[in-house]
Amino acid sequence: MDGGGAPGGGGRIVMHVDFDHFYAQCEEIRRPELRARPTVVCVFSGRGGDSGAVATANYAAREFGVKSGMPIRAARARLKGKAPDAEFVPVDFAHYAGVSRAAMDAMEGFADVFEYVGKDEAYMDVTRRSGGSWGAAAHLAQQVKNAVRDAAGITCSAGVTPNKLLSKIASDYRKPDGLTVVTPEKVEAFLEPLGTGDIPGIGGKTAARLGEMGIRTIGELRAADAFALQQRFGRVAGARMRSAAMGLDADPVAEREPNVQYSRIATLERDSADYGFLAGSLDGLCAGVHRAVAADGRLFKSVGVLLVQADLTQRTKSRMLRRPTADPAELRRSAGQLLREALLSQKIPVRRLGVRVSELSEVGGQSSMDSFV
DNA sequence: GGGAGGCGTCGAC
DNA sequence: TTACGGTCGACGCCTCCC
Repeated sequence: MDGGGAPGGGGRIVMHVDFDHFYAQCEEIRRPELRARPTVVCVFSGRGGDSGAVATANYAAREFGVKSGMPIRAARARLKGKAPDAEFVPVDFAHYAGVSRAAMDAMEGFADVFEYVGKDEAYMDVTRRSGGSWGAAAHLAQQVKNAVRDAAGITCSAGVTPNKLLSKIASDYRKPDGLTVVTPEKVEAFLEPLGTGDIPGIGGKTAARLGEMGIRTIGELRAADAFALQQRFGRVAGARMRSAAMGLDADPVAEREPNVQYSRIATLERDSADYGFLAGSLDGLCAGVHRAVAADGRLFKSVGVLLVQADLTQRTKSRMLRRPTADPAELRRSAGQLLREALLSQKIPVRRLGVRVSELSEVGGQSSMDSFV
């Protein structure tokens, strides 16, 4: 082991870079006049009107309480009467992917090891580049921020700390356009006053459950009874929560394995529990999943369907196939069968339908998709 | 009783 | 007041098998 579990134990220096309200910034680049106006980037569901959810919002909109994940109608209600110049723009994932690529390309050269996490974030091990010096690492972080701005025109926030967990918390600490360095001896003081929700992996629901136990800050979490945490959250999650509160994380920065699953989900034109109606959407979803898997030259062995019910609760049904495959007909057949089975016990109409494949493997000896098409 | 693998659910971004 | 996307990863529980 590298001993990186202890803050500073292995002498690692890890940087996390996070693009500020990424989708909204991309829209601001295309239309600079949006910068000064509350701008809400929306995923419209296709049911017409304002049905859908907010993907992200710029800082002008956030000041009015608009947040990722909230219904578009709720966002409109927050802005109504207060921000007549607010803009609601539909997401354009293809465009954001291009901006992301430019920014990531600019960053990669600054790292010993580069770990792509998603369109708007990455980890970089910079231990060697910085010669183990925190001052040099801070300077490097500033260079990375400049490079991203020059290449893609966007601002980002960076955290420089002894491990991935702390870097992620640190990059979120000061936003937008922030740079937070936490040296090993400052870790405890840095974490102490933060809320438990500042720990990656602890979202609203888990933070609320911790709150019921009287635990609100990371300092309180560190002091909490380990047994009680494991009772409440399970053995693994409980233990991990507590070690996170101590700032421990041995997970190395490593190039990412390709995705472990592919899925497509869509909102139906209307709620329904009728197989004939749902099957109409299923083919398109299967085709979408298959395109993505085939483009990466991979095989899948598990197929699943996801049903989001009218009350927004979810049901899933999945199954292992006999052998890995890339056959679109087999995907359609399996998904159709799973959907039929699920509907046998369906009590609530379905609002959204999804298809997912996992248990992926590489196609032996070839990475091209030519053999599938 | 314990490990491995499969299924279903939760929840983060 | 309510309202409600798309995608991915992780973990708990169950079952099967030894």
